Amino acid sequence: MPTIQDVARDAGVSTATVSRVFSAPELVLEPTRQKVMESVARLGYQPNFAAKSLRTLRTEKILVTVPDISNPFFSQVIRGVEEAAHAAGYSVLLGDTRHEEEREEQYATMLRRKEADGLIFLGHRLPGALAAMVSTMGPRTPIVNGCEFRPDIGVSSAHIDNEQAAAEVMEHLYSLGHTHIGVVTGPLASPISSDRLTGAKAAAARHGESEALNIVTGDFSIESGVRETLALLDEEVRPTAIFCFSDEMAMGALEAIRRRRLRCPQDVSLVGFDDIRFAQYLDPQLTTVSQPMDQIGHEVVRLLLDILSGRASGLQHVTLPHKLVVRASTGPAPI
Amino acid sequence: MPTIQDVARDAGVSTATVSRVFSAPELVLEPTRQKVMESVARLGYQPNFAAKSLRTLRTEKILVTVPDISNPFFSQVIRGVEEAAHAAGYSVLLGDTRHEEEREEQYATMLRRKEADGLIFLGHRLPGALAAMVSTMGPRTPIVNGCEFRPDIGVSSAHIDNEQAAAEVMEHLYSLGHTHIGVVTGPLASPISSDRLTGAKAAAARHGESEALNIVTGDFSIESGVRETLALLDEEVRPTAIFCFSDEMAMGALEAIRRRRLRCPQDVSLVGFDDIRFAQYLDPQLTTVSQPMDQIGHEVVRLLLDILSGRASGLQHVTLPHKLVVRASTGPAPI
DNA sequence: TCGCCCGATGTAATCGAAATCATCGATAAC
DNA sequence: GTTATCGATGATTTCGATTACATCGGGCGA
Repeated sequence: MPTIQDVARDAGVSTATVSRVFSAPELVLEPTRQKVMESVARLGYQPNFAAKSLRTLRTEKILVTVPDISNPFFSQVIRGVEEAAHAAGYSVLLGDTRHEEEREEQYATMLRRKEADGLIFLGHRLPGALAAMVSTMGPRTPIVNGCEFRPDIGVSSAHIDNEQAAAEVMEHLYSLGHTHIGVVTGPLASPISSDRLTGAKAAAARHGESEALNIVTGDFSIESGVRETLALLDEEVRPTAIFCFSDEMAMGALEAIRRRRLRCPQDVSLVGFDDIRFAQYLDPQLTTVSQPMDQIGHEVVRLLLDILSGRASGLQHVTLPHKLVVRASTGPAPI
Repeated sequence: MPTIQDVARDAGVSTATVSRVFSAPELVLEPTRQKVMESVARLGYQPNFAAKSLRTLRTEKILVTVPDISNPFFSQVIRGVEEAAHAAGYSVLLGDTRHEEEREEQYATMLRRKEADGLIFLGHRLPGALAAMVSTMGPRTPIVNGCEFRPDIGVSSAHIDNEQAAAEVMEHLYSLGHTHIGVVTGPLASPISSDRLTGAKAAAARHGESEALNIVTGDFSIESGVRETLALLDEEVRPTAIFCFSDEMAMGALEAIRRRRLRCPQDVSLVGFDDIRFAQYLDPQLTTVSQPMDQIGHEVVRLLLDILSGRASGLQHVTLPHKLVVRASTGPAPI
């Protein structure tokens, strides 16, 4: 692999000139530029990335950690992140943390080693290895949180209003005449679940149905959707509607409903969350809350780039619009 | 951020010793090591990655390009890749090429710039920017192809026997008495589709049903599954079974079948391909070909690491086991 | 005409860690 | 007792590009 020295020698110029041809072509005379470009082409020169990075202290890489890449919701967000990053000349370092704190920490140290210019984390924990960084650098720490919103950890974020969205779901169900509603949450350690639960409870309270709210806890997996929904359906007073905090769990819920030989929505209405691509192809088509995954991806990248370029002034918590998409899985409560 | 110099000064040793503490601790006396580690902890030192990389010419990164990260099949393979890479101390640089050749080329140059030690590409094209690399370095080129198999491009690969798998699907359908079978392929430019088509045609020929095979071309998307299946169902002689080359297209096919007020499998049997996590939660549960996505991911990483470590001797084309999973979406042909 | 400035290019320091080579004291071999 | 050897550590070069600073010739204003 030829170096900048080889090119300089071949073109009969200094390395500085070669470097300028790439980073500031307007400073170099056209004939000189031509000569250099010819040598570059002839030798097949490509600037060595590590050398450049060492000198500039920049990597043009964004580290993105995600609890589970095989989750369609996250992979869609990642797609948006990749798209926005690529458009800005950055590439994406992917870390699948499998919900494990240890892996989150491991990836966090990559930031400290300057293997990436910034971190976007889609989980709900700020790795301990970075807490110090945040407290010394403040809002200029190149870390952004996506999907989740925690006002206390001191990093900017982009997310929807989970509390409001969950409330809307409940309102929808109440408007259909449902009173006994089952809720399958995700792990309550994450705001994404606890906020939604707060919203759901608030709506129930408004309707005086707090007692009729049956809350069980899943883990966002299809299997937990099956399991927890079966539990709900086997209660003494069977809920007439079930609200799952993810579409995957709702898929599991559909399976559970079938297993109990019930019909959706005639016997049990069902609502998911996320509006993953598959939601509208389920049978029945799933009523769910649409999250702007692509946009969340774009937004977290924008937030991060603002910080990296010094444009950012303070913390920003961007709330993106969600939308309740009513499809065929919800209907009037049975009499 | 403290450098190795700072640590050396703080610990009262040379930078060489500090470096050795990390890369060859057995060469350094225990008390010295202790002293250094204390300074490291006190200063919060982390070796700068770019500097290390420049000196060693290694990045400990694997670049993975994928046609579409939001496709559950690919995201599952990526998960396997990430897992294996992480276990071997490598991290994953993700490139979503969106099936676009230009993006594939862009990511390819990252390899030439030494932004990654190796490339795993899950598409079917070897980027032109790397062809020269392959022809000069031969089987020691750090590039591996996953999911697809092209004997001509000169890189190792891991994949299933697509031809055989497709033949098995057809045999299954013929054994159920189906004769008129519709096939929804993917883009035929990729071996993943053409090989399957070859297998399907061969099986049809064996059964003397070549004429009764109705082949349409999709693009692996749900929407194309809907569209192409509608076309098949509207043919004069309606096929009694449909074989889609991906589970996503099969999801679309289910939708198409519902739209035409037909029942699956009573009126039309349906087979998908991949066995993504959702296949068994569709209604009816989908008969499909199970691909070992995790294993493919692990295997391509292994192949790449073998090359990077010099262990690899020649090209390897690893065929991993697939399995026809018969579920509820296939049944006897209607009379 | 003299000196200043500017545009184009070259020289050389620099980024931070790894690795080669040098050093030094102590031990072992002869 | 002298020297080869070895283990632990230090001094210095090196990786390849960027960039601050130096240089040099020519144009232009006073």
